[in-house]
Amino acid sequence: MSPASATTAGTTSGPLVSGLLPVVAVVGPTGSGKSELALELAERFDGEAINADSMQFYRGMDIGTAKLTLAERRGIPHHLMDFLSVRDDTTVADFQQLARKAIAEIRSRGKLPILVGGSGLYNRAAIDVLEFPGTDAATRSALEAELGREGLPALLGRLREVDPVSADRINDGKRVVRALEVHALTGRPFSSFMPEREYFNPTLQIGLNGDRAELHSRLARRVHTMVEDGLLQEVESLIPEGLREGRTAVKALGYQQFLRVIDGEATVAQASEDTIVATRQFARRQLTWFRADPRVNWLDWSQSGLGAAAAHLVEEAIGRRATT
RNA sequence: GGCAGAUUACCCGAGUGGCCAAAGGGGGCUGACUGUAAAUCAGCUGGCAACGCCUUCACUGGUUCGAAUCCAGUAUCUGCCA
Repeated sequence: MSPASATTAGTTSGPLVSGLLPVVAVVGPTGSGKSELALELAERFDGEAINADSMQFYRGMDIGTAKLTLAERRGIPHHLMDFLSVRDDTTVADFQQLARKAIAEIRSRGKLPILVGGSGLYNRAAIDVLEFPGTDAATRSALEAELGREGLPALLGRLREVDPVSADRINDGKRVVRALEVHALTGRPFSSFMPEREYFNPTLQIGLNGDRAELHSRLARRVHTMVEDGLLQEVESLIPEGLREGRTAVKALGYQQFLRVIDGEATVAQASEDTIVATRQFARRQLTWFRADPRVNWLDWSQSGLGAAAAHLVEEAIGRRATT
């Protein structure tokens, strides 16, 4: 995507425009009730949901991603779900365009766009002014090979020469590779693509959180239910679809672990336990991501009148737009 | 009943006289995050008024300048013999 088109896309969630409905984003850790709350808001405000969960993109990954069934969606349109095969991959940059297009379309119908999903970066890509410099498979694989050969310190040293700002921030092999890739491709330091302001848009973000111990028991219960509902069979059925060949879908929680059961490397009980642990760790990372964003309005999932509290926030946001 | 062995922090597990609040891993917590993001990476993890102090290596007592490490007894567990 060129900088110019990024700017254009950015206007969909850019400065306040009178009469334009806000974008609502429901965020929070997995298992906190985002899907249900989004549904409630969609019904109350005549909205449509846009999936911002990177694993619900995949067709056939239903049980393990806790995807709402068609019936459970209660007639509310859900965009950006089930549009990829498990064999395929997508990227934040692609998602950004798709999500902004969906937002624009929903608005053009006079409906309220509601982003729902726990993928932090994907949410930001849809909502904020993020510009993703291009990528090149050959450049990247060459850099990855170098990383394997020479090690992280060596690549970091090279990055420091062309982009000291990034070199100071990064301590992660994958990120060093990306930063060097961007420099190789654009001739500009990766850090120069970072936004001047960290958080750009005043989009309404509603965060769901609650007691940690309760979250843990919810997640355990949820995984057990998934297993009872046939997670193993679902994983098995996706193998002919190319689950093992894909790069992203195979890494999904539950799928990763239950593939080991199919390979005879783990029992169902072990895989369940491993999935629960990994899900807990994922939920913590999600919380870390969303807590860092000062714009998130946090609500406790167990509070009475949760729907009403969220609705109140939405009303305020709509009111703000109307008077601008 | 007899013999042999085990008992270490939330869990597993190293340590067998001082360099031990005790390796390593798991778990947990915190944080980072711009094209794999349910991915990837980093820090912390006995307590505290914290460059020092206090309490820990099943329990009790002992040896020693000094013990998680040696000795004795007790408890629990494991294996072999009855």
